[in-house]
Amino acid sequence: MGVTKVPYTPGEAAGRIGVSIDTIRYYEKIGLMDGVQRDSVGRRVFSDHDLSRLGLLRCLRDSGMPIARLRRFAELLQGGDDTAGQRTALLEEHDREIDEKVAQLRLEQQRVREKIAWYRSVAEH
Amino acid sequence: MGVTKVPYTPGEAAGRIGVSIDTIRYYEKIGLMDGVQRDSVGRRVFSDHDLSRLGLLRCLRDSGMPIARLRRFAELLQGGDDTAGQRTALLEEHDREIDEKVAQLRLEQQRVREKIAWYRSVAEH
DNA sequence: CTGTCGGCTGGAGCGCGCTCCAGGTCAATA
DNA sequence: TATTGACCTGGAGCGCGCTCCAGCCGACAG
Repeated sequence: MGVTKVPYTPGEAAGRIGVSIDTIRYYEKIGLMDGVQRDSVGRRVFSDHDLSRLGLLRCLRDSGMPIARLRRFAELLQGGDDTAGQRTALLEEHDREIDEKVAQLRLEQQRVREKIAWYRSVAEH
Repeated sequence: MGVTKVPYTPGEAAGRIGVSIDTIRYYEKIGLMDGVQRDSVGRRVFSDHDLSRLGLLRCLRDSGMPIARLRRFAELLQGGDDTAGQRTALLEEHDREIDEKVAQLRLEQQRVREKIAWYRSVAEH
């Protein structure tokens, strides 16, 4: 059975999620990561829960959600169980936005491929 | 048979491609749109060729190509027929990058959907 | 003849999302 | 004991891709 290491240092957290410590601090500053514990000398101590929260935020960010929206989502997370519906709604909308972005990229890709094909047809005289 | 209107004012060009005039001027400034003609009092006159060039640049930009790379492409366009191979190669690489971006977005979307499913499963007790 | 409009230039400014820095505290190591 | 290293804070700075601005010009409408 795997041992679950509960607390993580900022460096470990950053390494596991794949962000810089500066980014973590920035996220805390702007209210995306409220409630992270501190040790006796003021250093952050990340729980597994904090890590998965950070990971989800990063995933949303990486898939194009702007910080303002991320803040809204983080607020809902703080807001307890009765915000679950709103959290779901927000994620569903993001899901649709990803679909749209992919569709748009595919259209643009289509055009790029047409241009490639055209260059090829010109090349072969 | 459709009449092809050859010259376009900056405003028309902007409207057709869906960018602002400022963006057009910016693109010219940084070397993406060399060779656009001017009328007797210095106003830009866009040909159909200019328009399609601008449209392609925008398409590349919208699909995530950074300005530096766009500059490289624009250079190749200026470089005449013997750069066709390099242009094709550049577009092919961009095509692959779009594939990668889409794949990445789909992974992130997967995770978002798992989270939605999780919220749902919690909601129904 | 006088607006108003669309365009021109060079250069400043902006919004986003970090990223870096100075100056400090503590713990463990040589 | 001295040094190193990880972390802390507040705040400045940055890279990207535009976007806006002041001040100007020339054409055309009323």
